[in-house]
Amino acid sequence: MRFRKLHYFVTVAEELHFGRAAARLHIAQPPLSQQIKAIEDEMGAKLFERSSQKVTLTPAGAAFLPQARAMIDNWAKIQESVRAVATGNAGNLSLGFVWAAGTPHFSAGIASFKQNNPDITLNLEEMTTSQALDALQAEKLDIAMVLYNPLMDTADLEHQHYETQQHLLALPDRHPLAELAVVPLIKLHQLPFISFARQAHPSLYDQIMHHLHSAGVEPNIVQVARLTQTTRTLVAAGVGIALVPDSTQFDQREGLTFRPIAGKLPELAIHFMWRKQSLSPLMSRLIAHLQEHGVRNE
Amino acid sequence: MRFRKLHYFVTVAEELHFGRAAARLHIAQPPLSQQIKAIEDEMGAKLFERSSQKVTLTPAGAAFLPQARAMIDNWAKIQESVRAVATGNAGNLSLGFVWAAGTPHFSAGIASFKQNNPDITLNLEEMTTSQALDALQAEKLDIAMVLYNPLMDTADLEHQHYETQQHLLALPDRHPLAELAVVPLIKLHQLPFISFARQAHPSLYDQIMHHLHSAGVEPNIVQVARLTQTTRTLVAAGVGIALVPDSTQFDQREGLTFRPIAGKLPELAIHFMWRKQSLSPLMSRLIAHLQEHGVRNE
DNA sequence: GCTCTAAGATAGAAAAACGGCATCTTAATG
DNA sequence: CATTAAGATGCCGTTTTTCTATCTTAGAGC
Repeated sequence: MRFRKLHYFVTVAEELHFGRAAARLHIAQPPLSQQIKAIEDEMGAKLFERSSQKVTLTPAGAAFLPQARAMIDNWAKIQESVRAVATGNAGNLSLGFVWAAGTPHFSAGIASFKQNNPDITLNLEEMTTSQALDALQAEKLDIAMVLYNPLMDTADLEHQHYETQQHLLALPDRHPLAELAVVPLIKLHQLPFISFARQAHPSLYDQIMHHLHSAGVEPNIVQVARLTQTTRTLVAAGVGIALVPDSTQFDQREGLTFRPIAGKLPELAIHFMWRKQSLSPLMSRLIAHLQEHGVRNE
Repeated sequence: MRFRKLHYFVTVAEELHFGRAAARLHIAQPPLSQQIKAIEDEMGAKLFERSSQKVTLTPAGAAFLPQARAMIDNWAKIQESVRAVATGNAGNLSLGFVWAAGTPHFSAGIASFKQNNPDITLNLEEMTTSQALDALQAEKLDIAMVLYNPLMDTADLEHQHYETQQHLLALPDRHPLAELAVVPLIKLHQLPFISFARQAHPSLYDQIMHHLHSAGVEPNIVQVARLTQTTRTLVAAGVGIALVPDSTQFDQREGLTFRPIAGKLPELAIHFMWRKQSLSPLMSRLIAHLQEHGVRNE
């Protein structure tokens, strides 16, 4: 059964006249008669009563008509929705991002993307770099926004730069170092540090440690915090100081002060990452949108 | 687009392997590849990613799959339901019947028909003979059960006998005639009568009057009642006496007595009637059922 | 690096489905 | 009884579908 045949049936049912129906369908009358007969054979039911006078629907035909119409409409809707997914105008997209990416301009970019693309469902999830890369491999995620460095294992993955952040020093308000406008790296020696777990962003962790050691700084890690929120709380409480991405300063908090650092520390390069071959139009659209509307106005 | 192609697509999506899918579909692999390509062209979207290693669904294909399945299922259901209507196993049937047909055995026949044919919706309506014939012509009714006589205008209609009833005399309990086991017709002369309106069953009315006149009885019609229920109430109240179909006696009522009549009165022939050419399997089935299960056990 | 293998794509021919034209059949009309 | 209207039928060419045979590509193994 072809959809075209359903259309033939519906048209004959509407006209109740084979000649006129054939004209509307731009075919000749004989093939139309034949196709209707073929439909009747396939359905196993006579759909029309014909006489040389008039054509009428049988009860079976009357029962079929609304269903045939629904079928045709439904098919049109299906085609439309599949095309929408193919062109990236509709669909689902899972995005995992590290905390540092969660800046106000990022949120604004996501919000305007949702507004411009109401038929796209975004699943956003904050996670660590390693969690995000695992989720990508497991196809739980379409795009990851992670802390990138060239040494990471990126077989089968592609990436694109989003933004680069610097490290800031997070201090309790009354910390002595807060009196300096810029804090030299060496001043951090032996001070109590609050750090993220190495396993969360291993290569970043190692890089930071490498830079600190190079500058002669031996941090005294007093607490490991899994969530950045925890880090902020602990710093504000005076438990220690911490190196944080500069996006952190956008979230104001009582008792917290941020200071730039003089000295060499790794940059925080936030990249989009995705599986090779998996870059759909929808993903390209989101990435392009964030590049355009989701970066800091400098 | 053919339904078969949808099946092709679904099978490839299930197997994610053209060769196995082709085997399941009992076709060779090349035509399957071609048909899938044709579907992709028609949808305007790539549905599969193919490599010599593995086949995967694109997002568009994944969006299409459940809809294609639903389409196929729906089509099967439609075919089934249309066939059911064609064979008379499902559908709607409007039946109009005169009051006299509404006997206990008729009700029992309808009830058992409904039980045996749960997918058939019966629309039952009590009406007069002339209303029923008009409704038949106007195609508001499929079958009418009316008081038939050979003189009525039955062009374009066919009919079949259902049952024949006799007239009974309906009397108030304490009426003098109630003392007779059988009432001779002549005793009705000049007595106060309650009658139905002539327009309701014109030919029956005329026949009754003809018979009464022939027997020398001149009825004194004191009231015309449109509903038989009204007739019963008026007779019970002592307003007059009435000639009623013998089915009436099945409805017991305080204060009402029925007596057979000795003398010639027209028989009440209840016939099925329907438009020529409109006798569907469903209608035949109902008529046959009522003939078998809906007649008086004598 | 070369061969083998698995799996999808392509080419060309045969079969089936579809559509067009001419003609037939039927029934109502005057 | 001829005419007309409308659906059915027969036959033929075109398009679509399917088949067989072959090609192409990318891993796997030596």
